[in-house]
Amino acid sequence: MWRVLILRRRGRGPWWHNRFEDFGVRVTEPREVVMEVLLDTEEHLTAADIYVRAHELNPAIGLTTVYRTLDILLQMGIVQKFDFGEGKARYELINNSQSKEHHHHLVCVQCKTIVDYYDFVDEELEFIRKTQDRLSDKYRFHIMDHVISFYGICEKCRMKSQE
Amino acid sequence: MWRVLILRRRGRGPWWHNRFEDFGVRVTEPREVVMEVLLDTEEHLTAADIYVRAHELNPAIGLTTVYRTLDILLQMGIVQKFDFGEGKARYELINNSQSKEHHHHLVCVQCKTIVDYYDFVDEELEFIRKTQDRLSDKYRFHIMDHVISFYGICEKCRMKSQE
DNA sequence: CATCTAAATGAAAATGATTTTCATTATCAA
DNA sequence: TTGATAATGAAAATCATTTTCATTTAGATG
Ligand SMILES: [Mn+2]
Ligand SMILES: [Mn+2]
Ligand SMILES: [Zn+2]
Ligand SMILES: [Zn+2]
Repeated sequence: MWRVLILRRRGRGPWWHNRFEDFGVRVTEPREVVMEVLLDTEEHLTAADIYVRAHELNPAIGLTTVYRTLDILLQMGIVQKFDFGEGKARYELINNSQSKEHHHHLVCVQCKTIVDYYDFVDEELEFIRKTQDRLSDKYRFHIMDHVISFYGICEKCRMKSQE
Repeated sequence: MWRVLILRRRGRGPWWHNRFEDFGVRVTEPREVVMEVLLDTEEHLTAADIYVRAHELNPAIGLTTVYRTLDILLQMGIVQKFDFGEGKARYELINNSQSKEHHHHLVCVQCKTIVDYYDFVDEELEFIRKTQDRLSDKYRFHIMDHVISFYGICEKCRMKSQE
């Protein structure tokens, strides 16, 4: 009898079901849909973007629930929230089992295109580690995260503006 | 007669008066006050913060004008706008004649304290230069700026939470 | 399966930052 | 001094996000 239960609760379903359970929240339809949207994209979506796509999959979903779900995912460390200075936040999955590891961004200030880059060179990793140590020590901060973004103009926009 | 005028327009007055003139906007009382507030602080103020302080110096000033002035200063490259994920922007002067050169930030996620750090080590400058070159080349971006921020918990907050 | 309780939901209202509108005022070249 | 134009402030509008609250759902229990 309890064997069936255990199978259901631990074995079956996508990896993140367990994360929800461990975090003490339920796996519900709206939450599944939000995860589905996030898993299905490479983009950096706003809450409204996610709402629109979730809505297509299940029109019952409300924007409020999207916000609430994103907040939970954030607390669980499943998504990362970014602020590129547009007045609204953008979200993307953090390393789920495959793909999407920690990375940095390249932002076009004109068309707002956002490029992920993962291909750190040794020097970059070294830089981050050293700087972090140095700052932790000097300013007595317990550093947990960092954001590195480069801002510029993408090729497409450069072409357009000089035509 | 015209000598007096020329003295007034180029010689006298703070450095940024010329910047305004070159940019084709007037130097007005509200704008002077906003600059005064910015010059007088080491903090990273929100528009509302600036409004409150400006208001003390001259109660006639409106919040709208603070926003408008900040926008002009931004376009002129006199202030830098930051988004630390609080849902509101913060502003600070960029290298005016003295002090405040390009720097990076250390943010306490708990109490929102923001520490500037300028003391880059050679490796850090080297890192930025190299990374920028590499990314410009690979992704064909014309990179103009970057933001590097570390997030963590400051000592004060660490003490508090473990008491 | 039926029942119960806490968790989750969606709609609508509230909030808060920023922007827009518009009628009035200040600036400055002529 | 005057006239054209830029700048201003108050109020309204906008837009992202949060809160409130009445209703629905999940899932444990019997
Ligand atoms: Mn990304
Ligand atoms: Mn700073
Ligand atoms: Zn672009
Ligand atoms: Zn702190």
